[in-house]
Amino acid sequence: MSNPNFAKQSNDSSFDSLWDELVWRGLIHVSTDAEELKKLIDGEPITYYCGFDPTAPSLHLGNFVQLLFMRRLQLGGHRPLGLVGGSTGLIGDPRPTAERTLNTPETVAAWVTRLQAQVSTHLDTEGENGMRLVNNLDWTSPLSAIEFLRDIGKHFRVGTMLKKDAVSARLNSDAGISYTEFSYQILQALDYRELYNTYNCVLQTGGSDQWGNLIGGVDLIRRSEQANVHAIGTPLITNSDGTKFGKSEGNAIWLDAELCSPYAMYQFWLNTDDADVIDRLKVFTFLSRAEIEDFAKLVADEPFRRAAQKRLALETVTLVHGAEAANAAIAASEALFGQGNLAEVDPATLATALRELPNITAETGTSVAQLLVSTELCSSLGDARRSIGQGGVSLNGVKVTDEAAVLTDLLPGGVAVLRRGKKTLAGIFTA
RNA sequence: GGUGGGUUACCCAAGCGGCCAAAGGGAUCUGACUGUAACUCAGCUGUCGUAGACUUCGGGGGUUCGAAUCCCUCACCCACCA
Repeated sequence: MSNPNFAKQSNDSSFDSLWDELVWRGLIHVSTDAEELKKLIDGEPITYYCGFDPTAPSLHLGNFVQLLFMRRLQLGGHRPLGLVGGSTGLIGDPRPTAERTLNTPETVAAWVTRLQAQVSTHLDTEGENGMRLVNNLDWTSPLSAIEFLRDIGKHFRVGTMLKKDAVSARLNSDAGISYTEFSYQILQALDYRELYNTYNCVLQTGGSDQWGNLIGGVDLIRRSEQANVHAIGTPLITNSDGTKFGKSEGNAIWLDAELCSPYAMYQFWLNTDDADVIDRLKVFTFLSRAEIEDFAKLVADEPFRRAAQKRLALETVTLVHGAEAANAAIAASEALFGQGNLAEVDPATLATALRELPNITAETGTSVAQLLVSTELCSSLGDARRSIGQGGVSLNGVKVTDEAAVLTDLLPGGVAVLRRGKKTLAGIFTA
């Protein structure tokens, strides 16, 4: 079941060098020796890897950057190893703010399976340089504590480990750090060495926040194997207005359709800031340099058309959920945000659109406040009343002004569209 | 092991017996503007609710008419000393 998107993906042939294209796309934030890397990436096929830890049931857009980066290297002829961290997920990569809560082994194992499926979707598993899945649990679980401390631990200096940003940030905070999380960097370094020895893997990629961990592996291999291997850290994607990328209403944009609907993801991309949209096209699509430069002109000349945002949304949703889901998201968006009266939208189209939204079944006579809570547009009745009082709620396109209003009028097809704010919507079906 | 400091709402952070549902800042959310932008400005942000009531300040217990504020105890964090 090969991903139909693969056929349309390619690197931009207007670049003489894949490395140059990666630089142009802004994907190289930090790396080991750039001269050597350029030769390596533009040369004979190499094996490289990137790891994903099972800290949630799905990957999110931050991980997607890595998947696409891996895919570009694969299109360049290189061989990817997709590591899902069955063991590192049990330990937890130290976050700068606070200690992680440990998940049960059963939970982690279940998430490993799900992430493996996602990784397999975005990288071609067939052919000469097909992606191979690996799991660090395979080589770390047989290790005894004594072996770990004698054979691995001796290669690590505590002074060096303490200097890693993730660790020092925690030591300087009130949260402190457990020995468990402190040890994380050793495990990741060990992964790289294992993959180097088994598959001759000579490049690890990851987010720049992982740089300390990436370089830990490079150092270990240099010391214990006397070999020179590489690492690339991609930039953390940031919004120009300073807010965190990849969050919608505080929730992460997940790749799993159950956790984040194709419609929600489409809307997320459609709302990309003008100042960011060109950078996003470079990172998240396979559009060529020429095409992206055309969009840059469109953004400058007629930003109100949002041509770049629309294309970005189409491309990315197609990559993640497929062409059919992307078209449904577009149709739903046009039905719900179109200029016309909602009552004039074709009932079948409207019903389909509402199924893309969070939706519930309710009876007429239910209070609008209760509907807001049931659809999770509001967190409580108080919140719902507040929203209505602020003039932020509309039902079927008509602003609700009475906090005690109830559902009465329905649109053709026996449905209703509930809206909070400008762009948070929910569908209501009647039985 | 000892001593001292700390644990407050989404985050940071005031409060130190009643005037505390709890200052201030950030963030989110809503409104105006607009392009389903950005910027800016304004407002909201425990729950239920007509009033008003109810639950909350790490967990548990106690003192008191009354506790986020005092006491005991448990857990966790930080610092210094051993």
